[in-house]
Amino acid sequence: MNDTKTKILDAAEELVQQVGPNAMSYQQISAAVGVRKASIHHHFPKKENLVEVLLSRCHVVYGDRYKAIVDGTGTAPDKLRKLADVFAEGLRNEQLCLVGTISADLNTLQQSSRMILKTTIQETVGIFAVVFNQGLQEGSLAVAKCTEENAYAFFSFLLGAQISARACGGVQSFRSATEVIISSWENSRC
Amino acid sequence: MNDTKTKILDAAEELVQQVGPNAMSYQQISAAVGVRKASIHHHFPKKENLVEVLLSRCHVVYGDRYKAIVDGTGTAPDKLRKLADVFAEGLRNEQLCLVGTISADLNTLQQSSRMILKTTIQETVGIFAVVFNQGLQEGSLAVAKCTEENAYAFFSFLLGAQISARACGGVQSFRSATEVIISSWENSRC
DNA sequence: GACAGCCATCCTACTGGTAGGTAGGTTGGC
DNA sequence: GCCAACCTACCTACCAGTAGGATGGCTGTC
Repeated sequence: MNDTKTKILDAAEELVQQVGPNAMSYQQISAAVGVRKASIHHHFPKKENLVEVLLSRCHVVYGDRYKAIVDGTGTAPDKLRKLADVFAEGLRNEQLCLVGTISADLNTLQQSSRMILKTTIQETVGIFAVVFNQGLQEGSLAVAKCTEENAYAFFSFLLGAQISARACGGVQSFRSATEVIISSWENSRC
Repeated sequence: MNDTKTKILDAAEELVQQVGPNAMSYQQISAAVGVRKASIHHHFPKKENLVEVLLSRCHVVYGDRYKAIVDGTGTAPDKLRKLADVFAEGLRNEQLCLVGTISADLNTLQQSSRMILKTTIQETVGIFAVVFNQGLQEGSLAVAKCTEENAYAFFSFLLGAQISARACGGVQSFRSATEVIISSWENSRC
């Protein structure tokens, strides 16, 4: 992968996380990277291309991060907290998860981008579900048997908590809300 | 309140719920309402004015709806389900809660708009918290004593679930995720 | 090794379209 | 007579995207 191409993607990713895909412009990327706007069009002819590549990259990078947590050591509740930490991290720079910002602008997206987004969410939920399976097996989580639904609910919560925390309450509120959700699943309290 | 002014607000609200405040334009409102763009500027000189009035109206209207549910009859879990129904309703037309879409575009907002948004979230969470208090008193909810944190977590979840459901899964996924969260708080399962 | 051709990269300069916003005029009810 | 409501016509700024030229490294050929 070309160096400039990567720089463009990095700058675009940061912008999208800050202001969303619609408010992000090639002009801003141009200023951030230090190449002309036309050069960005050379690498990503249409903005939709850029957003799609961004989504795909995010799909791989964060998929691996989540998998590393899921396949690592620790109890299921520990792993849920580690997954939440990934979202708390971005929040420190007032940035949202790529999937979150792009989903918020869903109705302005191309059909192809929506499909990639959908797949990304489905696979992320699939990875998260492994933790709930572990929680059921080791008895650390008191959740319903359909672990996919729990994983989907947890992922949805993380998206929303990031958005509301940025608008009101910050990282502290995000953490306490996360603790509320995870502890309600923990078996110890029963 | 003037008739045209209300029509403008209604059209703007629908557009914001569909595509967010940034992608919503005076041109689109003009087409929807049937008045010229300049006339919209007559009622709302700057776009930020419009967004702020929209937020304030949403604050009042939905505040009343939430209060009606909270002050009504039923157990705490019932009321949480009714609150979730309000969010499920908008989702049927691929529309998000105003607070959700506007929060997603937070970094492109004026400081004054952010303050209104923050207040709206805080007061909404305050209303939601009453349900958790009820749940503690009647013993129907097994939650930590800080009901504000639970209410904040629940509100955050609803925002996120609406966004992810629109992108992936639809109303059905929204409902099952909501059930996962509420039932994890219900005391009956312990 | 020298040279010719090629293509990716990046540039300047531009287009058409749309955004938010303004100036100033007309109308009609109080 | 006045003012709110609404209009036409316009402005500047910015957007995504394009045309076409310069550069420079890589490759095949002699």
